[in-house]
Amino acid sequence: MTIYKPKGDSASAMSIAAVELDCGLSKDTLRVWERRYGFPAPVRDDHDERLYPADQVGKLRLLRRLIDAGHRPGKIVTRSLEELTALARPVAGRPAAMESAEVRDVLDLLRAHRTERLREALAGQVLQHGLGAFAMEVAPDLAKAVGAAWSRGDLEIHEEHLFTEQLTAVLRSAINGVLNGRLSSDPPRVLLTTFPQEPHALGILMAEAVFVLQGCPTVSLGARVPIPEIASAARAHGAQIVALSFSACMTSAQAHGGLAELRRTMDPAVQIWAGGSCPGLRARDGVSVLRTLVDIAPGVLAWRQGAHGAAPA
Amino acid sequence: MTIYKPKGDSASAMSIAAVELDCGLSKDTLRVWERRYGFPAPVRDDHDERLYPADQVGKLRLLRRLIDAGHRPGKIVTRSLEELTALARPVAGRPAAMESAEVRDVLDLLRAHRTERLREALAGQVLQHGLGAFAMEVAPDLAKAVGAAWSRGDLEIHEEHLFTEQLTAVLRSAINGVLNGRLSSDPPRVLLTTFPQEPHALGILMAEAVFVLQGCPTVSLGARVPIPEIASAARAHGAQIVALSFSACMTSAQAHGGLAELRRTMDPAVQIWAGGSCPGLRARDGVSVLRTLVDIAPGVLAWRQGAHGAAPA
DNA sequence: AGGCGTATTTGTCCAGGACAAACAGGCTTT
DNA sequence: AAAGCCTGTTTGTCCTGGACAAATACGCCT
Repeated sequence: MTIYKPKGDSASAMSIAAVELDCGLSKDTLRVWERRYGFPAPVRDDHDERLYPADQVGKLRLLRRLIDAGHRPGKIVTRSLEELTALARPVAGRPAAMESAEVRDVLDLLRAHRTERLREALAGQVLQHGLGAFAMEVAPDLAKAVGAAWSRGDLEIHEEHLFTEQLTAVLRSAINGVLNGRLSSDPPRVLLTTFPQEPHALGILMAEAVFVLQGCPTVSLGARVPIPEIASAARAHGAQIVALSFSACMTSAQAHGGLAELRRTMDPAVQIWAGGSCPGLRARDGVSVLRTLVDIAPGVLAWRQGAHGAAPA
Repeated sequence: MTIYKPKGDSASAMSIAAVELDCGLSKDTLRVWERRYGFPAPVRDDHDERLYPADQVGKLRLLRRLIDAGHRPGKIVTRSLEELTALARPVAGRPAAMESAEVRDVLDLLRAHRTERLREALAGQVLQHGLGAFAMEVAPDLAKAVGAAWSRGDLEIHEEHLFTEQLTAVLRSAINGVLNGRLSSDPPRVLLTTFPQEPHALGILMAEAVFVLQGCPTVSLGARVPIPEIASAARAHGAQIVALSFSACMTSAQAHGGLAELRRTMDPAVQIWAGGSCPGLRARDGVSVLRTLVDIAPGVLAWRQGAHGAAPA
């Protein structure tokens, strides 16, 4: 777990481990691309270890974005930087057309780095729509628009981080407000978390807002929790529902493998609800898939009406 | 980035990629341990790929903990599970003795999974001590105690996650309260974040509380931000200080390499303040190291008195 | 005790071969 | 036209076994 040669001093060239972390391409992938396509073509240090110049790392970052957006590596790895940036752009037109004024406002504030105004705008939207509608409809739209803008190069990574932070702060504030004001809560008790491969915590935060509004006691473990720990936590808290969020950065194999293992190791009476934008997320026996956050409320209602074994949707 | 064989169905055995994520030991390390020490000894599937049984994964998790605590792999890898658990225990006595009553209360609530009471206890401590003292003294003590309890096996991983979540919620609430109530803010503008290898966001959240109380405008990007993005964000937001947090899970090589690169690529007028419990974190030219959060206030004062180039501490 | 040189430990890197899952494209069927 | 099936290609991950540098431990001298 130690990186021996960060070589930050040696003018802007990175070790293979540093590139793996920076671009999210595994060492194996970096080596096999070099072997197959001739790119990247890192220089070597005294001890024949790869050193990636900054411009190649930049191109690798762009390639990663394009591949996440659906391009195939073999078709684009060898192309020039100009062709690639051109490739990243044209998608811009379509989704922008159907963006609401609210979404456009938020994107503009993000690009202008008006942090305080962004906070106020988000907080204002919560007040205007109510926490429920905000969490179920506005926030997911915003997240999707920000993700799309990022993947077409319209938004910097740090701007996306800033958005996540601000939305998290606003949502948490609102949830706390509801919690502090309420007198009691009724089952089902809900445990919220994500699998170790899933770093995004926004999904479970939005879901938590909806569950809290339904009067459910919630326990959030945050993101990246090992599966045995999820099972153990569900037992410890006496949860009746375990809610999991899956974003596009998880593969369907990871999701289904994890869900199967969790189902196997947990009391069958505990329901598993899965949601999110992970492609190929399908319901299996003992696992319910909720297409959107709007499906949570009827699900809770069904649970309370005694159909504890039955899955929603 | 795809995991092909989670094999969650095949009774609780994990692929090498899953074990890497779960235990934090790289594939290379797992293979070299097997070659050198004969442990782990995974079975093989049809295609000769390693499959780690659940009990071996459990032992690997324990080994990782012991190594983080200072043991050497070669001395402990081949020992039995009983010897290892015995090895993990004896550290328990000392730190427990100097725990304050408040810390003990929080640990007890955590172990009892009294989520709501934990929230209330933390929120109560904020009111009692004030946000400043809570963020600078109480919260770091709590975090340290929880980390120690976890590393001696006294606390489950999911209990540590729960603690982090609750403390995050309480701190964020309090920060929001201060922000909503204040009329203006004065430079320096502070950008808070962590390097890509550092997943813990509690450090920057505690620091944000202190900076906000000093009247500084703050921008938090959350954890795990690539270094070029940090530089770019600092420029975009016109930050005068970039504050970074380093926990024990970063190596000093990672920290210093990253700090050197950040310093190289950023306007020299922007100060870099680094803090946290990462061993071997040292001040270099252009980088200040703050031993504790208490050092922030005098640092801000010094900055405002015009010593913009001078480093605190 | 404390500083220093040597020996051992340990994690990461390398090459190049192999294979299964994911994908694209052409075909047939409803 | 949409949905299903087959086939060839693309692509990421895993394998083995060798090598070496950084980190650590140990013995020696002051």
